[in-house]
Amino acid sequence: MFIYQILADEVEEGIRITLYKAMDDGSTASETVLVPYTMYLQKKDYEQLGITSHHVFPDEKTLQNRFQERVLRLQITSKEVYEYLLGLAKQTDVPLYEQDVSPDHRYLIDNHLTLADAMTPLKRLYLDIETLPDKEVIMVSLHNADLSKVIVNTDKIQNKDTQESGIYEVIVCQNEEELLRRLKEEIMRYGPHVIIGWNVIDFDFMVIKERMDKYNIDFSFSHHEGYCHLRISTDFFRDSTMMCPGVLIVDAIHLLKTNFLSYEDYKLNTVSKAVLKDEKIDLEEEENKLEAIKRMYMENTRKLMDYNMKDSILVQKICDKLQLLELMQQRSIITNTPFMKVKSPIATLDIMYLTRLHDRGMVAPSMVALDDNTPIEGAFVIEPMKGFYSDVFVLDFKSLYPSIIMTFNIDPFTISKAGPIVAPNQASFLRQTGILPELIKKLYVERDLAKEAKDKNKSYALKITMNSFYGAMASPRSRYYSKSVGEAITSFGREIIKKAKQFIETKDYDVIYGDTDSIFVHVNRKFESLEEKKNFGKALENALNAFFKDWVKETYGQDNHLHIEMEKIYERFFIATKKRYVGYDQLTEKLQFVGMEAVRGDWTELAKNFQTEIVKLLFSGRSTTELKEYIRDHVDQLRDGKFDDQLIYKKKITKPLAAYTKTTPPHVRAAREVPGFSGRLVRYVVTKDGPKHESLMKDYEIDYDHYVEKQLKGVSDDLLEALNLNFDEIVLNKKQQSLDQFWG
DNA sequence: TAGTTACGACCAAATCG
DNA sequence: GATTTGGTCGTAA
Repeated sequence: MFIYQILADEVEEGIRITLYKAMDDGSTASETVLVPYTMYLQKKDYEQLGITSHHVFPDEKTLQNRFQERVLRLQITSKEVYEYLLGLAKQTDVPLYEQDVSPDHRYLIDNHLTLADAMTPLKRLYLDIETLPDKEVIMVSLHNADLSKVIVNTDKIQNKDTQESGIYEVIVCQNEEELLRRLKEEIMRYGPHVIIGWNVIDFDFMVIKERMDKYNIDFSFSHHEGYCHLRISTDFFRDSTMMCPGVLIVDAIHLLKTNFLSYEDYKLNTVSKAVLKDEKIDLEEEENKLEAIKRMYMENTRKLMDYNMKDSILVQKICDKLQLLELMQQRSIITNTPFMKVKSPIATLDIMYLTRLHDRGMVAPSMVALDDNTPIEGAFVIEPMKGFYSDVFVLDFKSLYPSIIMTFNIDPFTISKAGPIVAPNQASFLRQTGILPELIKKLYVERDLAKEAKDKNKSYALKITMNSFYGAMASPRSRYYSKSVGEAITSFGREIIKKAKQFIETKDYDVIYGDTDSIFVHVNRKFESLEEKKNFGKALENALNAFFKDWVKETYGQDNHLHIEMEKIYERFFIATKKRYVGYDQLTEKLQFVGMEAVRGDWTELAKNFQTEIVKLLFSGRSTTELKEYIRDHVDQLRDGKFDDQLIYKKKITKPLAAYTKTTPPHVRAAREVPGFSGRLVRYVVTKDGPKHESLMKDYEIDYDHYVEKQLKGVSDDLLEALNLNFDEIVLNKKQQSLDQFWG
């Protein structure tokens, strides 16, 4: 059993809570209970207010705030009385506790409700629609392990080649209204727990709602009581959401992003190629996709149906391959947070923390808006010793911040004026294990078990969860935000990385770089084999771990949870600046670019390819002559128009076009010249008339000088400089040579 | 109905001399 | 005209 949705509905007598459960036999069960409104306040305040109402029931349970003052829970069976008391508390400045906790979370916490007793599979349905340019719905595919159906509206087509394909069932409708009714019927008959699609809320359901409204069809997809709400975000920053009783509506794109899976872009085609490597995909990039669909619909309906079904199948395959639903479910179970809220670290931390706080007989304060907006000082980045190296060992602290929290018992309730554990920022903490350290320890144990059981998904879910705690605590929107607690964590982080650097330096090796939780150690010594390097790295790792264990024990009297591991052996390595380096890692046998242009989406393919090639040449020990030739040749080819398909800049606009008032960056300029520009990504080229959007570039001449100077030179300068070479000289030299030839 | 800070690169706008 | 400042984006961790 897995509770995948909790809805709360405020009524006069209390709050109606409905739990939607996915059962082991694939069915759905829902359960509705009426619970009273709740309010937490100090006993003395309750007595002073002299509340007398037959709708108010003080709880017997003994609770206290962090100052050991007695706190009561009131259960209130009338909305009117509840609202009156809220007003009264505000008027009289009586502090309420946890007042901002939403009713569904309140119910979870107060009733010790566990969301799951197993990883019960969610019944899913993949959906994709096709429309005409005027948004008329012409086709819908529904797909999952049990069924495959295409519903088609044959209203406008002569060619009615829609017979069964064997792969999917075809449902023929005479018009759009019939199609929409049939769609609803099919969804409700199947009764999925979750409907998934690509951009499914902002596109598919938005169109479906629009069209259903037109025909007065009730926009609802479940047998459960209540309405479906579709909130399309007009706000540039926020995502749209859709809420439906008993059915989760999930956008696969959000699933990817929420689980930190990132791709070049989020077109279905791009992600399919990246995830399903061997999958053949033939979705042509059309100038005008909507017109192309219309043509295909008119001329070859079957082909469009195949295409329509394929999209649903691709989304299914991506979700299956990456186990996205299972990952979310794991995260939901681990954090005991309703599925759709798992993506919010603040929400998950709050639920986990409050549950344990109440177990300890305590309550937390309500959220307050803070006036202090100065940011928490973050991590330390070691100034790099720029240049080329051989044999660089990278050692990383594993889950540094969670391990700091455990080691130094950092917690919003263990911080204390004169605690024995003093952080570098002077915040001090008690030794009695705090809730957060305890929670992380428990998750660590679970993660070890998951690893042992080879449950990668669960292990990853636990990692995401643990790593989210610091972010959640360091946000002023979190109940647990405290600048000194946050800075206790980061100041320990800075201290630890500096200590690690010092330790390595006492062994006479160079720490050439480091960022937050890593150190890059250069060892100027000859190694006979990779084996020898591994042993060496391992020895460094052991020495560091032993050092930190002692340091923690001696300086803080605590058990150590810090742990460093050798992560990489770069046979060849180049560091350009902080956060920008490239190395050939012998452990993965891969060339890894970090932060450099080659891995940035806002550089042209031209520049990225060029940088990659230059690094390969340099790392493979080619001669300077060969390198210079390559560069000159590349410049020539560029000017000859050989790379005209690699000149597109891609940059996102992050706010409405009209909001760029202080400056006009090139991508904004290019986008403004496109009538009715929509979307966020601007694709443009630099022409002799300045930046021009891809769609308008035909009429302009490419500015090759710009590309030589800004892209080719731009991405190779750091590398060449380290070799005492100079891009301009190399390229000019060429001119010199050709002049020599001319005169020769 | 909102996880954090650190950092570098580009380019337009502002400022300096 | 040269140099500095600051807006903007994408990235590392």
